[in-house]
Amino acid sequence: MDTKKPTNIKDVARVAGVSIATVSRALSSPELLTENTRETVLRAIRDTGYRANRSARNLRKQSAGAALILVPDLKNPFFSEILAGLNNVFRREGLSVLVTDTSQGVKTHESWVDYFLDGRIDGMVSLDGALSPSQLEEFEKNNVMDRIVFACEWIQGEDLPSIRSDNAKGARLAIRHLYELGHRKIAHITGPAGNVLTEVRREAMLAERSALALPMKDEWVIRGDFSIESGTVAARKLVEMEDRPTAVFCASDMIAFGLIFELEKLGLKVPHDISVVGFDDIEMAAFSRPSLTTIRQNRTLLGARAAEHLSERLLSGAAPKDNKIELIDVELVVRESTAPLAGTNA
Amino acid sequence: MDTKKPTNIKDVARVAGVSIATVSRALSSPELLTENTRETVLRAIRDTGYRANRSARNLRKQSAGAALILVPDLKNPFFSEILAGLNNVFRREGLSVLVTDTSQGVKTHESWVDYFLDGRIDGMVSLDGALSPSQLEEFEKNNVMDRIVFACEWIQGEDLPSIRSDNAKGARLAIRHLYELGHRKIAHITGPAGNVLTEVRREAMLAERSALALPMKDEWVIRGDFSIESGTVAARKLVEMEDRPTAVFCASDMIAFGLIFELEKLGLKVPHDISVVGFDDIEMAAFSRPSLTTIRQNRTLLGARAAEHLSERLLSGAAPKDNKIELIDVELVVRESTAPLAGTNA
DNA sequence: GCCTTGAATGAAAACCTTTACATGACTAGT
DNA sequence: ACTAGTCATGTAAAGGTTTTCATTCAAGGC
Repeated sequence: MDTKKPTNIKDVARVAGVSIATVSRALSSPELLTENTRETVLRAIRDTGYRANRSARNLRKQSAGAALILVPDLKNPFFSEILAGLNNVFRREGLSVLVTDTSQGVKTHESWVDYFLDGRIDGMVSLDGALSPSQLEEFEKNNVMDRIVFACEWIQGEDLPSIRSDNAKGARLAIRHLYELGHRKIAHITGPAGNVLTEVRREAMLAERSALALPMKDEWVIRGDFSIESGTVAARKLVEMEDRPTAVFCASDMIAFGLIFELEKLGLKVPHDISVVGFDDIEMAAFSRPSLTTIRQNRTLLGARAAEHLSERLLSGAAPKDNKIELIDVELVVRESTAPLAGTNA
Repeated sequence: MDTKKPTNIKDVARVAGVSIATVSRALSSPELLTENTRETVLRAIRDTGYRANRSARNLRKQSAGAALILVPDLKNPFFSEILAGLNNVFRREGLSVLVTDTSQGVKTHESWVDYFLDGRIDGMVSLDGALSPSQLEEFEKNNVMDRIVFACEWIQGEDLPSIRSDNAKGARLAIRHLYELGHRKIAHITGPAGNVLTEVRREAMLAERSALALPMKDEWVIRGDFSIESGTVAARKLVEMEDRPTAVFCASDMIAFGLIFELEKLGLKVPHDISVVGFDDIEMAAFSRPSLTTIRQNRTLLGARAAEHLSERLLSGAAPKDNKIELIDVELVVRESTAPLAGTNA
């Protein structure tokens, strides 16, 4: 109770009247012991309040019992639900969860590979698809690539395991929904340049527009960055167009909120004058005015699957060559921000 | 590069032509070494790509170089900004950050004290003020109380270090703001029962109302739970009151969003018919329609201060007996959801 | 020129496990 | 009755640091 040293395996062995090896076995492979000794040891463990020291175990077993989650920006609530999914599974698997934020890593020249090299982690889940090439090179050079899984975002061109939403389907669903409401002139507000999600959603949107033989105009694809602010900026661009779209597909719900906010400020009503579709289905989407039609991503599941994938890899040693990429289904959620094209506006 | 064993301190010693003790010193207390040997060793470290093994270090030093953050509900984006603040500071201090979610802990009978006992962490920051008494008892019994800091929430009655927003001031500011706009009949939607924040904000609100000699009615204090849904429920209760308040102070922004959403559905305009003040100032508050007058909590700072407090404790061994409680200032942010009391509505 | 002092370095213990190997006892097959 | 084999347990090495203590060496005081 006091400032005494914590009990270690030797203490337990003494109390139980066995060797330390037997104590260790009682915990790690109880089937090797006689029921009798096992009981004795377990009772001794309970009585002494023994907790096996992780550092010693990790040192001996050359493992860490932990995984690192790389989050592009911890402040951004979008990631918290994925984090929850990851955490649940890792906890179930008995792995500790380390978290860090990559947003300042580039500045501070931090190297995530250190977490592997100094034995703090066994594996890593990156929610960041924009790791610098030098970081990647370090991973490669130190042979840890097979203990990394990407979730949500991923790295274009690299053949790395990745769990992601079916972004292309989401974009198609959005465009098709607007099409079925009668819209033909459909704009798109993208995410930040260089982001994989930005590219995939934009490409799929373009493909679907042309599949439906919809009119295209370059100015109808507006560069954004997933943020509310970029939605407001896009709104101002939209209203100034002489050939104004009647509907907008936004690459994130946040963009959609900013867009609607600013459009209404500028005198345009959503969905009466213009329909808006978001992407993500964050909680607020159901409670904004108007509530937001959007593409739902199952972020908890996404996190959970990524964690399961990594756990599997870590336990089975080798990497399963198949199913490197797993798509999580998305769905269209129709709410108030989209409406049939008004005859007057055609 | 291949599947070779990683270089350890012995390898470096051999390359540098010194003892392993010297290598260790080159990293931990370089001032003890001759400039000459120090250079030699550091070069050898660079050449071999040596990274000191954390498990071994932790085992020897009987520390973990890590802190655990206990989050009540990882899904809730409210906490992500605090997490960001915590992470920044801990990273600067060279501590790894573990995260876990307490929402299922009670069910699974997990015991957070294990993280201390098996040497995974040196300290802990709890964002959860509702730890079960049995958990607390375990902390107490195992003498780890002096390595725990509470952030945001805390435990009423226990004398534990805690960094928190000035919730009372926030409530006072909200009430006074409404008062100055001419409102007299002010309702309050609380957080969940048993939550410390709920109690403090409610008490301060009651005190301020009576200090201003405002009329009070029991039904004007509506039980909520910080969620959007509870705001919508409260809205329905509000509209049915025969003596209806002209303003509402909500214990969270989420409640306020739900409230406004449902009020407008029921035909009441905010702020024309009823003024609404939130609490938190989450990002959406500035971009909702109407934008939300609210109490801003500096969550990043709150997290940062909590991390600094804990780091200090861990380094200096002893706990500073003073400044156990640190209040983070809050401020009123006036936006569109509050307006002077209309004469017609008085 | 000897003794003291101090600084730089090395040797070895300690931190606590896990596990390969050794040992001993008991069973069963011949 | 002896051997082979199995099973439960013990012994000891290994894992990679940090740090105490001992040693060596040089310089400075007398």
